[in-house]
Amino acid sequence: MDKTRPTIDDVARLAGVSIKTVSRVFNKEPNVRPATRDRVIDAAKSLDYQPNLSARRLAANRAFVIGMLYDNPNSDYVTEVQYGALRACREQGYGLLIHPCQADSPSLIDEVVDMHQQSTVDGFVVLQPVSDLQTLNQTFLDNRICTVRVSQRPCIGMPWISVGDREAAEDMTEHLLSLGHHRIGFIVGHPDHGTSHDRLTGYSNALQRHGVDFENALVEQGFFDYESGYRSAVKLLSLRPRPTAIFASNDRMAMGVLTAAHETGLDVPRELSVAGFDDTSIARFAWPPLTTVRQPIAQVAEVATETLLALLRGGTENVADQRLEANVVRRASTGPVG
Amino acid sequence: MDKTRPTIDDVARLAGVSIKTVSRVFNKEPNVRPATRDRVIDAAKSLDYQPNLSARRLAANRAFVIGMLYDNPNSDYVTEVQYGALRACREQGYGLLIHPCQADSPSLIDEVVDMHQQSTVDGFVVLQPVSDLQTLNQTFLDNRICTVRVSQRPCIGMPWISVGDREAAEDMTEHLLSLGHHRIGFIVGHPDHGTSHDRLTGYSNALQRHGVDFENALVEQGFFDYESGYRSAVKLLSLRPRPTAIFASNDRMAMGVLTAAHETGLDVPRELSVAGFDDTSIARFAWPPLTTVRQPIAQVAEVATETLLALLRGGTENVADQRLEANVVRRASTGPVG
DNA sequence: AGAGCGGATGCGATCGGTCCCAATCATTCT
DNA sequence: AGAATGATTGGGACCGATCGCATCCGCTCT
Repeated sequence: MDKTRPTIDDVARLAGVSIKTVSRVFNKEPNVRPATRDRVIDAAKSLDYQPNLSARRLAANRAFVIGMLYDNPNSDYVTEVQYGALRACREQGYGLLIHPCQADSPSLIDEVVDMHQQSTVDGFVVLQPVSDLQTLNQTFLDNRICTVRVSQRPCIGMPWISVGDREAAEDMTEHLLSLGHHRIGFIVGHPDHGTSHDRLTGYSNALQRHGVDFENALVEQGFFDYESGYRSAVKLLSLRPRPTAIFASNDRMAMGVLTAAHETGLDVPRELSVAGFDDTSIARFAWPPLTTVRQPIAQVAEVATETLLALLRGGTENVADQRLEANVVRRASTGPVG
Repeated sequence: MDKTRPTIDDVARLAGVSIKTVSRVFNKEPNVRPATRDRVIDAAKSLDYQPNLSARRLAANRAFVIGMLYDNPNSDYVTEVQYGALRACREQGYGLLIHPCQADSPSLIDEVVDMHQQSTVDGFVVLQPVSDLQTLNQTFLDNRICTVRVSQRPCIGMPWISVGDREAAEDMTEHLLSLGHHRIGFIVGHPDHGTSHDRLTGYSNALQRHGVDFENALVEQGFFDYESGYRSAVKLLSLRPRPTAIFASNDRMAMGVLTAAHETGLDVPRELSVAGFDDTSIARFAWPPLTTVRQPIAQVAEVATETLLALLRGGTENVADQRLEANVVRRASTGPVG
């Protein structure tokens, strides 16, 4: 038996048309008579024909694969992003090549350019904080590499997708205020992440709107990790009067806050309310379960990927920046002032 | 300025050889005179030449990409596996295409076969529990798709990489026994996962070796999720006399146990020791931090990937099954009987 | 010196598509 | 009716490598 796969020639022969027409049908190009189209489709189906990807790649000089660039230690975030991107990719028959990296790696730029030159990928979806690297972004522009950024800050020349971090931080702060908290500690995220600043702004905006003074002593600098959350909480909890709530800029730091509270013998939420940001899996399984902010991560990735695919298709029309909303998820770690 | 990339022809011309020789050099084939080789390499370097992947793919009928197949809700596991696989891939210039899926999806087999037929991937690394699907494995064998399985059970005809789950479960049980625990509750993992059985065996082996009776009432069936861990713990904690320790087959269920303990007002570890399995990030941030088992996940993936690449290269020699060790990580959730 | 031999090298076909451009053909307009 | 128009379709070059096979060359052996 003949195990070789059918080629476009086989289909063309069977359908009684030229390979060019078959190609047209498979690429959904216009100007093919419906009857012809059907004949081709039938022929292809009866032969179980599938176009050879490698050949298409070579001829069309496209990879039909997009790269995803990130440097994120949070695996929940990463897998969710991958999931969303894959959803968009599969719909259009594209592949997803992941490229975790170190934002401060000197070889990053070369790697990225190589991937594109080698036609390993057609373009990139870039996640924070990599998406905020100036030189990298400039490289994309210089080399005309199609790129969509997920970030809080724009970069002229390429589309960006953002999340309403600031608004969500405002909402969370208002949630705490509405529970009667006035002295709300805040732990800032890593200074290199754009989001950190946005979340702090949200916190301070909400205070201001509700006529609560912003107090420097209540704001601690963290680095998005458990330890800095813990250390910051210890400092905040030593203040007198003690804050009745602490809002950490991410869940990991919030977990550090919980630990500090437990060690201090404080009951959460009776004596201290704790809020996080990101709604990672640790938030659900924390004790008590953590009130936090849920970002539409998968959706962000899906939108970003769709935007990139539209960009690759050349339709500069449908390529718009977008902003998605994040929402407060109320769980047991926040409660009324006791 | 001419922006087109140099091709193999350019290199051949500059080096004064045929393209075939250039090809030989780049594929590290033997029988090229060192002087010639150097000339080619110099020429390539001065032109900044890089072989066109698409062209290689088409001509060689290989994708230079491997697929990674998994259905795992645990993002820590997934990202670590990806990391390990990428390490192996990068070394050999291969790409990694991730393919999360649902183990019970009826279209899975078609998808996988298509990916291979389309030359989207050259082979697969398959993770648990997908690697335990009989029909899928048979499909790989029937279609001669190079595959390496990560699993606890062998499947003749393809290499497999396993982790010493049973031994680690034994070690953990012995750890608890050595702390003076005799009534140790055990929560079994999802019945469809091969690992579940191994971990249970490890538990029972350790008991037996230390002359402790295996008690059916102390063993609950779970499903690897938080809720089933919680429910099982509630049952176990209602036993009289109460078990002084509970060993859950994964961290998520152990988190459920912690919640149940907190709700019951039991102090961990003074009144109840709790142990998990997997060392996911939630284990570190739990309160108290969870004693668990750390598997060399990234290494497993790296070894599996290297094995697959060796298999693809045709060297059936270096392709051996391997077994790696997992270790107990002692944290604060386990302690001496109070 | 001629045969034998293995390493080094090149020719040309091939992989399976895409895409520019020309050819064909049915309609519609003047 | 003849020409113009636009939709359909096909011819054939081309993308940039790999690979089987033939060729060439320098040595050793007899």
